[in-house]
Amino acid sequence: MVKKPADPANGSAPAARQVPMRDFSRSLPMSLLRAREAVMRQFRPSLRQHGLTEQQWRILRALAAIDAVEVTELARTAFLLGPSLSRILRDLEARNLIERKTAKADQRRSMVSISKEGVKLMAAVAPNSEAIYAEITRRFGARKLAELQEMLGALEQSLAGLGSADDTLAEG
Amino acid sequence: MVKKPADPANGSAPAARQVPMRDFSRSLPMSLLRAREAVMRQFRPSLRQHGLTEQQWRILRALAAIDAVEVTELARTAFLLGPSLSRILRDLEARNLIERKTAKADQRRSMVSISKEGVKLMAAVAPNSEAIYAEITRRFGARKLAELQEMLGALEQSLAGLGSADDTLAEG
DNA sequence: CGCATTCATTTAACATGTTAAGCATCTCCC
DNA sequence: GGGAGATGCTTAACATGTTAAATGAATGCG
Repeated sequence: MVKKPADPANGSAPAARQVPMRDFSRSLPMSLLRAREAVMRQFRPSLRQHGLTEQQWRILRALAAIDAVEVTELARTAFLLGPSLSRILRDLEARNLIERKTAKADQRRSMVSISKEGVKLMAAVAPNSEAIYAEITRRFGARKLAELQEMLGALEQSLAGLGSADDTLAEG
Repeated sequence: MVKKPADPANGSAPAARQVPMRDFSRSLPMSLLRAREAVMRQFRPSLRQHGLTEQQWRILRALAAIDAVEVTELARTAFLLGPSLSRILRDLEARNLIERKTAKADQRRSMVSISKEGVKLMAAVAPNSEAIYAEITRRFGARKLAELQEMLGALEQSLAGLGSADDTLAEG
């Protein structure tokens, strides 16, 4: 893994190393990104076989646990931004995997629920998905997995309410 | 924050809970996603002030540590897929933040390096970025942070070479 | 040498992330 | 009860993720 010195034939190599920073590849965001990718890489092929993306699967899973939710709460649950969710719901509805009806009390609100077809699709995907998750758990260790999730939750807590309010130092 | 029970005025709520699965919000992918988002939320405003996205910043950081790299190796370092990197390099080059020249020995290869302007921009952003990272470290704890990164690395290792080769069980 | 194969990079096409606007609808308060 | 502002959702616009295909250049082999 040792980088060999640059080929001198290059002539005038542009300057570098002029801005000292932590080793890039070991930053927390990168670690989290790589770890998540390593995990998702396991699931994507199975989902793809059923014509589902990761986000569409998240939505179906969130819907499977309840009768109906408003779009905004679904966004929170599935951890998607409004615009993304809006597009995906449009597509899922076109595929008859979900149903929508405007709430009676408040015409602005739209109640989303999973359809029978959606349930069937979930039933087809879930076993595979659970098996993959089980294999991951087996490889990494159930105890370590629980520990990791605890630390991730603690990290979230540590940062809760840091940059959420209007950044008071970025306005001037 | 306690959710109130669904309004019974809804009438015939579509069936749910028909596909038993783990609690969705506690899955490993979701934990990783939320944790990473909590971290990146801290950095994005600062980067945005300098007209940089998270990925563009990753590329500049990767380039700052070396004289020049091939596109493919840069993709590995910055953890970006080829097509994404290709687009971003085009834009960064148009903004004169990077430079490119085709390698002499192999006309297919393109050597990418950071420009003087790129270095200047990095010098402007880096202090802020480091300060944010320091604050995150302070809040979460340096020791816990190191532990977390170790676990994330171990997770990656656990899954290395699982779904990377052509999935032998998805072909048939 | 000629040509099929491989390789590095880019382009294309579609899905999502992200921020800002738009559009209804609802709430509140005068 | 009417208009200002808040709220729920969608659309728009641009950047990236993701897979497949295209392009151009190097390589291997007959």
